[in-house]
Amino acid sequence: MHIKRSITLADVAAAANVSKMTASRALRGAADVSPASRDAVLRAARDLGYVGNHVAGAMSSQSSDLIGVVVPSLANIVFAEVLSGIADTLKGTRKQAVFGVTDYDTETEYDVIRSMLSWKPAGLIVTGLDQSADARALLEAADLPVVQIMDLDGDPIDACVGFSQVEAGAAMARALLSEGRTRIGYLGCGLDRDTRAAKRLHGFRKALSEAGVEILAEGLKTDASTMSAGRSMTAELLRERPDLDAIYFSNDDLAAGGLFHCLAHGVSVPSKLRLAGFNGLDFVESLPAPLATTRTPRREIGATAAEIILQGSPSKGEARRKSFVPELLFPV
Amino acid sequence: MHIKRSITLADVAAAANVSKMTASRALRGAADVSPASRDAVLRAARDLGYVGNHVAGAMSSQSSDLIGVVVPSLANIVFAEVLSGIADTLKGTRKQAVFGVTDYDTETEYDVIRSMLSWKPAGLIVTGLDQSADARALLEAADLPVVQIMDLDGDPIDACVGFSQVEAGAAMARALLSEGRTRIGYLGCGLDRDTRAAKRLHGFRKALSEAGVEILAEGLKTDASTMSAGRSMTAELLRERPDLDAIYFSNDDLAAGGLFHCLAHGVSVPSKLRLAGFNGLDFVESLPAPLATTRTPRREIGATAAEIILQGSPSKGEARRKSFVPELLFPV
DNA sequence: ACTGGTATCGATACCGGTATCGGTACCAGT
DNA sequence: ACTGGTACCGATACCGGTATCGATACCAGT
Repeated sequence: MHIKRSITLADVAAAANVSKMTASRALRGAADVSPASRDAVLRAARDLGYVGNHVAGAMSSQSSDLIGVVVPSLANIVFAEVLSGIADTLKGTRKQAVFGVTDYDTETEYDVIRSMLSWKPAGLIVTGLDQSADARALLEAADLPVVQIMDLDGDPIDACVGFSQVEAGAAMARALLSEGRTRIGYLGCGLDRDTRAAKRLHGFRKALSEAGVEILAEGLKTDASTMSAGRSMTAELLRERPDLDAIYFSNDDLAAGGLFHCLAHGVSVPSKLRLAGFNGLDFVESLPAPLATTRTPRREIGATAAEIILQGSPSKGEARRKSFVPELLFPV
Repeated sequence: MHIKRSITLADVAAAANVSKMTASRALRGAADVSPASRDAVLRAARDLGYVGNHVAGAMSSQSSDLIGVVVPSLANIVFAEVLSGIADTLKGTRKQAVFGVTDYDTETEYDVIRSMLSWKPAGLIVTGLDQSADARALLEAADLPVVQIMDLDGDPIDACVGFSQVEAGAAMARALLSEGRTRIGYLGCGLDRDTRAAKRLHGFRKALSEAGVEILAEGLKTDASTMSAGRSMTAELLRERPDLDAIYFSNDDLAAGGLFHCLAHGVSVPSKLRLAGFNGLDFVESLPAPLATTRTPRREIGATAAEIILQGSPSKGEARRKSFVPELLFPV
């Protein structure tokens, strides 16, 4: 028994009685092919079950149609939606997304970026502006479009699509203040690694202190941000400071957990205690009591980043910065 | 100004005073390299900032270390967690995941699979057992490990990791019956495209009818499965049949929406009305009232599928079928 | 007939790695 | 000295496409 050799372009060309070159052009829909040849090639390809070989194509043309996407986590719906937005934009184009997960770890991020670069992708989408110096150098040296997403507070490498995390935190602080809340707590998870959550807290704290208000109590954990974590952290915080009239959480999952604690213990939300999360996940509006939050345009950010990559060659130097303003949701 | 040419293996080899071949071996950690040469190569690579070129490598070795993953959606956390499990297993290996989203559309699925195959991946992970005949033919012809995940009810192409959706539905039916529920409703979204949800309903209905019970009322939508959809569908169903004592939803998101409706309208859960979802998402246990559900081992399935791919060459013929039994969560 | 232009096509030379296989150097055993 | 084995290394031939550029055919205009 002989080894099954897969069908190559040469086979298709032979079957269609044209050269490899003409077959290649026909299959890519390029110009300079007569209708007759094109039909012959397409028919031959179909008959033979030719699937093509992107590897060889990328090799030869010195450019692949892969787009690398680097996200910190997929345990949370937020980045899944970013990917989803990217996939939407890429659908119908020849481009294909490759993803890597960093687990919020800078070294892993470096490795992932390096590995992606060695696929010579058409572009790279990475989360945040705070890569390690090494990773940054890698991206700057690589001659391809790089889009950093989800953040604006910093110095982008190339293009940048996101919103100001600092300002988002500040906006929530101002909303709480203007509602008359002054005994404010904070609960967050993983701020040591999630620099964007840390930036929100920074903005939040700053805006409070401009009004002469301080955070009365806070709880920080390094665990994953889950509803159950939020529930237990809230229980603990309220035991310590039952007089709080608002809690800001590092995201909606924690906040929803907090809400469930309150529902189960008769703490009325929002009249006695205002809970505020972050992200504006879909489920928030279905919760039995209102949660304040900031709706982040995740899908749009993903889609926009992908569009920038599709535009192709980095018109380097020209600032390419798409700034979104997240919507504050503050239901009464 | 000259075009910036990127550093190639030849450059590294020259700098280290060895042949390309030795440099290649050293960088891949292969055998047959003296420590002296290895060091020289590694140093040269570091000094020059060599990043490697997977495209050329894959081309030459006729096999890439990409793993294609085809999922129906990323709008839901379920498949994001599958990806997350895959990424976990792949971490530390050379393999890299590429994903494609089908939007539950069979034709899109075909295109995505085709596009993935042309990257000559080391393996493919696809969701479900119900691909189109064309897609199936493509996968059978391709000589690589294929793992179908999330389902067991059908005829796998190669390997298969999942659980029986039919049985999962039946198990929930039996649990409801043994609790004495007989006035049962069903609410689902997208069953026309999501064949696994349809299989659950099938098993559910079958187990009920074996006990002489029929579904009294049902609501089907083609929308996305969201909490808000679940909330409104539940409202509608209960308006029509206020006497129901249980509702089975096609997933947890819908069920949670249903729960929120009940909380807001004073329907006591679970004493008057039992709500049952599917997936066992993390947030379920934090909800203010108990939701029955079936915990699916999503992360484990992803991880196991990736392991099968890592094992490499398909020992074709030998049935490779990993069967999980999802855990029924039926809190009182 | 000659020139110039357009449409179509193919030969060739790569792209940047790796598989393969044969070579060299060196050592131990007889 | 000779043989056999091991460790290390490199020349060569690809892998399967595409960029490039020149060739050919054919037609219109002069």
